[in-house]
Amino acid sequence: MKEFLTVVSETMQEAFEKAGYPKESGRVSISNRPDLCQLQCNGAMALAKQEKKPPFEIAEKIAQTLKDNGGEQVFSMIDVVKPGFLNLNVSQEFVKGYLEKMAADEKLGMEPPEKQKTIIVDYGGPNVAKPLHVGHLRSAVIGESIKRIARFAGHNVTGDIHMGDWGLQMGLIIYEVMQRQPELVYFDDSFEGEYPKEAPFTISELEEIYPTASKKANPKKEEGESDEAFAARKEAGDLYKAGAMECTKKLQDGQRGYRALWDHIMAVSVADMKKNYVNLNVDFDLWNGESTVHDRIPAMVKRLREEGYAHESEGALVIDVKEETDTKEMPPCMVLKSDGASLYNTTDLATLEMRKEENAPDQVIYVVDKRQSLYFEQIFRAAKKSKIVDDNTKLDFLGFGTVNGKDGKPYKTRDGGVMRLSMLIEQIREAMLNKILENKKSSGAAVDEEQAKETANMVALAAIKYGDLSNQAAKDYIFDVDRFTSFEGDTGPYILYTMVRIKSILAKYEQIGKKVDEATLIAAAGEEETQLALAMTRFNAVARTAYEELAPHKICAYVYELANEANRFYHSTKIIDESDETKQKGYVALLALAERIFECCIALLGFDAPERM
RNA sequence: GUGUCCGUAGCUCAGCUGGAUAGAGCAACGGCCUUCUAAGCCGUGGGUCGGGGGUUCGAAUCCCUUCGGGCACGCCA
Repeated sequence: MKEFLTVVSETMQEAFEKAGYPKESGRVSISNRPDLCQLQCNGAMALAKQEKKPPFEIAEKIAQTLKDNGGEQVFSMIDVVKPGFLNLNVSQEFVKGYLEKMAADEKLGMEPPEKQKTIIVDYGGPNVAKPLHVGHLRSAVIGESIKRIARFAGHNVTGDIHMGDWGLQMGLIIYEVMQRQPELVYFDDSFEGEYPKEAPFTISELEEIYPTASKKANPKKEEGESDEAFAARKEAGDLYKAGAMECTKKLQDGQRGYRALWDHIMAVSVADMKKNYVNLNVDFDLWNGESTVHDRIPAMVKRLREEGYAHESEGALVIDVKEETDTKEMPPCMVLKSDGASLYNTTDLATLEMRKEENAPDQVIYVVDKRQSLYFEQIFRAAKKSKIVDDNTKLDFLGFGTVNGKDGKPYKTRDGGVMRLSMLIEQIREAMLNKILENKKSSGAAVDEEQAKETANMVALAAIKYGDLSNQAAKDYIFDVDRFTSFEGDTGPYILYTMVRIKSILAKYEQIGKKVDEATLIAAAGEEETQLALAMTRFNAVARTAYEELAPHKICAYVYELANEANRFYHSTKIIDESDETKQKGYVALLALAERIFECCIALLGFDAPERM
């Protein structure tokens, strides 16, 4: 279904053409002076120079042509103002007609794509055995929303968490476990039986093992530590690291016991991750990682060498990605380290190769920290140059900014530690629950603890996700717990509150024995309904823009505006007490459709609304 | 040094394919609950859009320059 502004613009463009002007100039846009008009067209002013006529004259001619050609069926006001603005209002009948078509469409007017694309969203996922922290919030939340938006736009989308599960970190863990429990069968080379099903560690132990190992391998000089003492620790660290690297190598070479231990690490870690992601209402179609492509690396590297894409440089294997037009330094993309080991680049390239074979994606979107932008530019260029992906495969880097605390520095716990994702979620949930219980108490309603908790979790999720998504992804943003838990103004809870109010009105309407029927819209007469109705017509255009620009924050901005209009509307208009049946039906139909749009928007953002709050 | 992003109200942010009087939220102040949930609604105050040039009938928006800040720049991911 054509977008509202497109339909309106077509009417205007026809008038431009009939009046003898280029139709491209007849584009109609939302008015930025809502006190004067709903829509505007500035085409006449742009034409003034080439036509060598005063813009006002051009505008008047167009306005007349428009009126002569039945434009008044679409526009209830066609005004020519000062320099040459065409100020417009749309007729209520026309708006009503558009909304009726929206209501009849399952996808609320969202146009299907010309060609369905296969898209992969790569979340540049978390490292296993490390607790998820705030940094992982953005990738998950933004990626989930992008995935949903692209699916809604009609595309075939696969989300891949893409864990860091293969490098030195795994060797470090194995080595540390070996230090602690050398008696475990995993380290007995002569063992040929079946390995235990139970992991020799819990998730919380695992989360402690890795940082401990990492610290041992890379000691930092402590305050007051003598040079000699530090040197000794450093020496021990180098030895430790060598041990860990050997473990890494053995693991990658497929040593049975190490692989079994690795399986345990993965199982324990993934189970914990899943728990966190379920709490965030985020899921992945693929739980691939760096290990997934390990086996295809040799063949890929061989090809890159043989076909001359890669060459030795300073001992390492690299692909040159510098281009003539570059004004900046562009280091080559390293494929193998000088010791012959693979690295992140290697697995990323191999993953693209695998995806080409398995999914043949038209587009791959990487939702990762924006600091990796140069890195991904190298990867993209290397992949195209070496034909790992086709020229027409779109590779997108959707970099996001840092989550900061109130001080503008990366978000930390009060004592300066890393803020765990689970802690952060818990914080908001608790604040939320308190607020709900408070409200219930003051209204004297009965409190169902379980229900309250469930509602609290839903609202908390909306608060977190909306708080994140309403900022442009690429910007750093400040995660202010006080602000996020106060839930006033432009927040997720405000959106949910609006929806709950609407649901409540619709429920009341049915309680008095009437039926909600979306199709019985009436041409809106009142100011508030018109504003709401107009906002509703913009839905499909917003969804399209959000998809094209990979910009969930545009959905937020829209749904916030819609919530404002909805609040204004039901605040000024009594619906259940309305005695005029036709009017009442129309109001209810408008709200029912609005509710569907709300539901759709928050689904695109990745959260749900409760029935009550 | 090279590149890149950013600088808009006291604070947090929209607006940036050029349009009329630069918008929200928070904070401040003033109204509105016997009536569909006050997590709300209505209103007031608050800005030389970092500075300076330029292009244009018209610039927060485009170009140049300058100041200030973040980030990244071959064997980490």
